[in-house]
Amino acid sequence: MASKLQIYNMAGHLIRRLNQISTSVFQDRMKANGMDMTSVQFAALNAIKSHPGIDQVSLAGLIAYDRATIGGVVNRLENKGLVERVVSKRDRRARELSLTPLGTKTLENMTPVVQDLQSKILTGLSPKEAEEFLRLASIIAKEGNELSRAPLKSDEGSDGGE
Amino acid sequence: MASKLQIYNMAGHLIRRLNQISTSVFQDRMKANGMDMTSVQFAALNAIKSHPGIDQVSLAGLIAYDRATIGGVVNRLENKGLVERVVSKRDRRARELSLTPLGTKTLENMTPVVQDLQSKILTGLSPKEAEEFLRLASIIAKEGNELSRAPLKSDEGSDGGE
DNA sequence: TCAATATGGTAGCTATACTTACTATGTTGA
DNA sequence: TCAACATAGTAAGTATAGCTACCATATTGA
Repeated sequence: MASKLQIYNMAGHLIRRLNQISTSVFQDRMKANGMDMTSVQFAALNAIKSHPGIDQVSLAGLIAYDRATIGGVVNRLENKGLVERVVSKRDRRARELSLTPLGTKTLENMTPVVQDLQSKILTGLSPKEAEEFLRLASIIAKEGNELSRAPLKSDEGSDGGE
Repeated sequence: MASKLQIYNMAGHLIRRLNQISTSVFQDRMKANGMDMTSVQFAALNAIKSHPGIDQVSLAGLIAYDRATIGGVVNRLENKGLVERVVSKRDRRARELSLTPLGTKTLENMTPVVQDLQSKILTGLSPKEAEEFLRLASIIAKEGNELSRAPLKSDEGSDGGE
């Protein structure tokens, strides 16, 4: 008899489960706080805030999304009145993105909730284990960056800490 | 000045990146071996193989998917001629799933490729670190199971080792 | 037995997440 | 300068991944 394939111990399966849990925790916390936003939308808002006037392709690179995916995300943010999109004067192909006052306010309201929920995702891990998990995950994310379809293009230096 | 929010160190972001990398590695390896299957389809095939005659809701529980999602997955597997779906005699609402000979063969061909690619996902980790990562991920997946929308419903005991 | 309830599956909706193909615009080099 | 190439964004298609609502069928209890 072929021995049963243990999917449950596979990296791929576990990572998918982690992502389901992470996404679910995010949704629950948002809803509990009366907010209707996805983690993707949060990431986009956050990146636009620290890079006002950024174009969509650069935004995609900053948060590691496909440019087609970002188009839809920005659409929804624009429809909610959180983001403004204007044709760039320097390059009429590009759209310069910026937060509206409502977008800024929304991001401010979300931020503490989002920060707080991170630890909830790592349920069951001790603080030391959580730290180690994040360390290992960071290594994988960094080393595997080019393996993904939408690699992260960090903006060295200019990433205006502020 | 508000200090810049470091998304890159957040559990949610890192887990999403890991999932992108994992999915991408899976696709690449499949393609490189001339196969056109997703990781979800693999998981489904695998579960059906070890549980012939299983219904869709139980299948969803076994691999932690929403039953609506599974419906689509099974559709595609059926269209490819890999899975057979027959109305159950005991419960005419249910569909009993089983692999076709082609499905069995396909799963057999995929399995070594899928097993081999797992280590590639954890690029950059030493064997010890990879082991530790999997241990921590397992804890999160287990402890966070009920936090996800589609909790895993393991079939204690009956999970026909073999 | 038959009304109330529960359950399997699908339908239709939203939102990623990606692909290829296409349009519009920029850039560059012969 | 103008053809060749490159790039920003969108469009349309596929595949998760979930939601609510609905239909068909089972089960249960008064």
